[in-house]
Amino acid sequence: MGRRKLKIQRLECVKARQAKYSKRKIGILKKAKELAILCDIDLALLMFSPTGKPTLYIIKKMYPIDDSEVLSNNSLIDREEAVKAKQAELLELREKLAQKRKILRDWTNPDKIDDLRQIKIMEEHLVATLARVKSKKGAMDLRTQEAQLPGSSMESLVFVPFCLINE
Amino acid sequence: MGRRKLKIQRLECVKARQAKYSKRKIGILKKAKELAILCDIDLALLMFSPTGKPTLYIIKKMYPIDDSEVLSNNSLIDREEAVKAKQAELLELREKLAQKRKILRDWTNPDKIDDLRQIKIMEEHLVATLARVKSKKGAMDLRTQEAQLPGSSMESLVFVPFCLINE
DNA sequence: AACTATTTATAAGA
DNA sequence: TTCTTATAAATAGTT
Repeated sequence: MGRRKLKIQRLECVKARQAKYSKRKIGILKKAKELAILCDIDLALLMFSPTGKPTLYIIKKMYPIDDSEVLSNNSLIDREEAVKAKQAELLELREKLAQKRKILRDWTNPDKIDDLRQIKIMEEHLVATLARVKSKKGAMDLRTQEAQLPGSSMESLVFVPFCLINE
Repeated sequence: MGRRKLKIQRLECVKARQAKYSKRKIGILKKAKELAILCDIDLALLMFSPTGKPTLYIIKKMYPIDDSEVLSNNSLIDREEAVKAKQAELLELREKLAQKRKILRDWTNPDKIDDLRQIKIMEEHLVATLARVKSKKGAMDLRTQEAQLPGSSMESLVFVPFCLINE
C-alpha cells in the first residue's frame, strides 16, 4: 500500500524501524477498533515499540451480571436459603480475594524480580503453563503461529498470563 | 476498502457479524505479523469471535540470555565465589518457582472457578490491579482508549494479567 | 470460497 | 513529526 511494494522482512536501519512502527501502529489500532466495534467482540492488543515502549489496547464488551440474575437460575432453593448461601459464599470469596490480591501483588511488583535469570525462568514457566492449559483442548504453536483456543460457553473464563521481556 | 464505504458501528445481524469477523480477522492477523516482522518487536493479539471462540496470536523476539553473560557483568566477585553464589541462588529460585507454579495452577484451572459472581469479582480485581500498576507511571482508560505504559529499560518486566469473560 | 469495484492504508519523498 | 500523493492492499457487496 504505497509507492512501491515493501518486502516483509526486518528493517535493518533502526530509524527506519521506529518510523515504520509509528505509522503502522496507528493503522493496526484502527483496524482493531473497527473489528471490535463491527463484530461486537472483546479484543486486546499489546505491542512493544522498537525502543521498548509498551502499548496496551483493550476493547471490551460490557457484561451485565447482577445477583438477581444469578439467583434466578437456581430454582431448587428458596429465597431464604439462597440468602444464607450467598452470605456464606461471600465470606469464602472474601478469603479467596485476599489470596488473589497477594498473588497479584507478587506477580506485578517489578521490585521483587531480582535478576535476569529469574525473569527468564518465570517467563519460561508462564509459556509452558499457557501451553499446558491450551493443550488440554487444542494444539498450537506458541511462538509464531495463530493459536486457537476452544470455543467457550456462557460461563467460561479465559485467563492469559501474559509475560514479555523487553529490551 | 470495498464496493461501498462501511459505517463503523455494531452490525445488528448476527450472521453479518460472524461473516465480517471471518474476513477481518485474517486481515488484522496479517497486519500484526507484518508490523512485528518489519519492526522486530514483541506483539500479542487476543480476540474473541462473536460466538466466543478465542484466538491468541503471539509474536515474540528471542532473547539470548545465558549464564556466562549474567556472570560477566559482575566483575567484583571472583570465579569461585560466583559459582557458590549461583548455587545458593538456584536453591532460592527452585523455591520461588514452586510458588509460582502453585499460583499459576490456581489461576489457570477453570475447574476452581465456581460461579459467575466469583468470575466477576476476579475480573474486577484484575482490572483494578492492572490500573493500579499502571497508574504508578502513567494514566490510561482501561475500557476503550489506547493505553501507554512507560518506556522500559533493559531489565524491565511487563506482566499483564489478562482476563476476559466471554459470553 | 471467489470475484472485483472501491475504499483504505501506506511507501516514498518533501 | 506531519503532509502529500502514487500505489499496493484490504475488503464490501455480491455470486
